[in-house]
Amino acid sequence: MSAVAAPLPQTPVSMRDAILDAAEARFAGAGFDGVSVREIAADAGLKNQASLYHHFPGGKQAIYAAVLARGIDAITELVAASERAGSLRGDPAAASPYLDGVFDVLIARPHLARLMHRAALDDSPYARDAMPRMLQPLYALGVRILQDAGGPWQPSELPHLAAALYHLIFGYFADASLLQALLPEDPRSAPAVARQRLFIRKAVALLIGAAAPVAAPGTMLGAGKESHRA
Amino acid sequence: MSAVAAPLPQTPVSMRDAILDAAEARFAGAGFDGVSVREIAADAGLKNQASLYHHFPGGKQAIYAAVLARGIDAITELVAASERAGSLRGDPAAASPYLDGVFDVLIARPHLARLMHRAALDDSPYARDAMPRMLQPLYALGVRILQDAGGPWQPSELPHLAAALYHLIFGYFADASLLQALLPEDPRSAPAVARQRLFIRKAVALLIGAAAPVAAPGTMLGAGKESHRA
DNA sequence: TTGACAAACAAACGTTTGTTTGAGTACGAT
DNA sequence: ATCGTACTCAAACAAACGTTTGTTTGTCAA
Repeated sequence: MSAVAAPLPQTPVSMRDAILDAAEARFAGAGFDGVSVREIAADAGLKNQASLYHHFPGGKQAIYAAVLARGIDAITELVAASERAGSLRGDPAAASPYLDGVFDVLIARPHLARLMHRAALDDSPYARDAMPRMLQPLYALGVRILQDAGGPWQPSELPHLAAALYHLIFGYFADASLLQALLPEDPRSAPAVARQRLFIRKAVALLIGAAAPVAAPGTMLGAGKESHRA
Repeated sequence: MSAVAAPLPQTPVSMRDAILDAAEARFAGAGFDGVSVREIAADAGLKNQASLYHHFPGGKQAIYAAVLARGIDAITELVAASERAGSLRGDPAAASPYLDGVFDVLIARPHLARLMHRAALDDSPYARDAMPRMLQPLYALGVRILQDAGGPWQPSELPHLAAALYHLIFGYFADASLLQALLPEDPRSAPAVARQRLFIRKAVALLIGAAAPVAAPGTMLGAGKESHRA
């Protein structure tokens, strides 16, 4: 689909990437304090944790910072690319490029949503000042896009709307392993993800004020997999 | 407002409650692995961490379990009380009692949202099987309420809607300390909370189909329930 | 006073943590 | 061959971790 959302290479090209991949999975699953550098080293294929300090002299915190920056940049550049393509310019019904792009990247990199959700909850001295700095461009971008969309919201409500959309889209993937135990179906399975994609489209259309999404012929809402009948 | 949402007593009546209060604040702020039993003991007024094991022989994990159960039960009983009062019975526009009740309890206990958000992300062997067990009643309750409300959603979409509403309502308070650095205003201040309360009311009204403020009269989305395949 | 019990204390347990040191290996350039 | 660089490794470090042990204090009943 979208060539922008490039998944991680199955085989990391460098040891630095292998370390970042291993750290991303571990940090997303257990958080900064729940991961030991020995685990990261072992997952990356190193037999000794001391080798990590050659690639990241800053130690564990530097690895964490690099993982976070890489993940947030991926999302930010994706949204920025959709905006440069001219999506959602005064037309609230055309939010699909943004949603599909984010969806694709969250599916391709299954640890990203949980990693960012965790980092948002963190209040360590480092995350407290690094997270806002890394998220500022993405946040400003989102508010500007919602501003141009022209929904039924006042300017003072746009920050609330931006935060709500973030929680709406990322929350499903971040809490997938918990939802798996609550729902009758694995939320990461193909049909569940497809259903969530349609759900988000409808929910976002309702929220940002797409007056009649199904009125326009060929739009995404009416023609889903739900029309499948035996 | 709602007398149901009773805040924690300012002065804990027992040492056990003092430990739980201290642990709730610490666990919400730094997570299970980011908190030491020495910190909890000190915050609870104990000069020695060994005293914790007298009140909680199960150690750190038992304290964590008790904190989680207390928090989840508070939310569950609140929603159950609203349901017994007969709110939202076939009338999607009457969701305010639920929203205001949850809002009041999340304001009165500022660590609850972050604590639950963190626990949802956890995948330790304990949380992996305890969280679903503790959340099952609340989840079933939420889905049943949404079912009775009769919104524009199909039954297969109700789990997605329930999860979305949870993320929508709890996410704002859970990420408050991050939003504080991104927004021009403290999200926990009185005007910001009031604005968020109105925002959530409007958003929920849009999502569960309360009179469809901008939608054309004809139930564009809700038409596809049974009569769709006529 | 005596016995009993809950509660808080000090000290130490063994383990794991992040990090550092120094020696060793592979390899292209000189 | 020899140097220099990039990289990995084993071993060890101090600090912090959760937990246990043994003792002391306070309190109520007999």
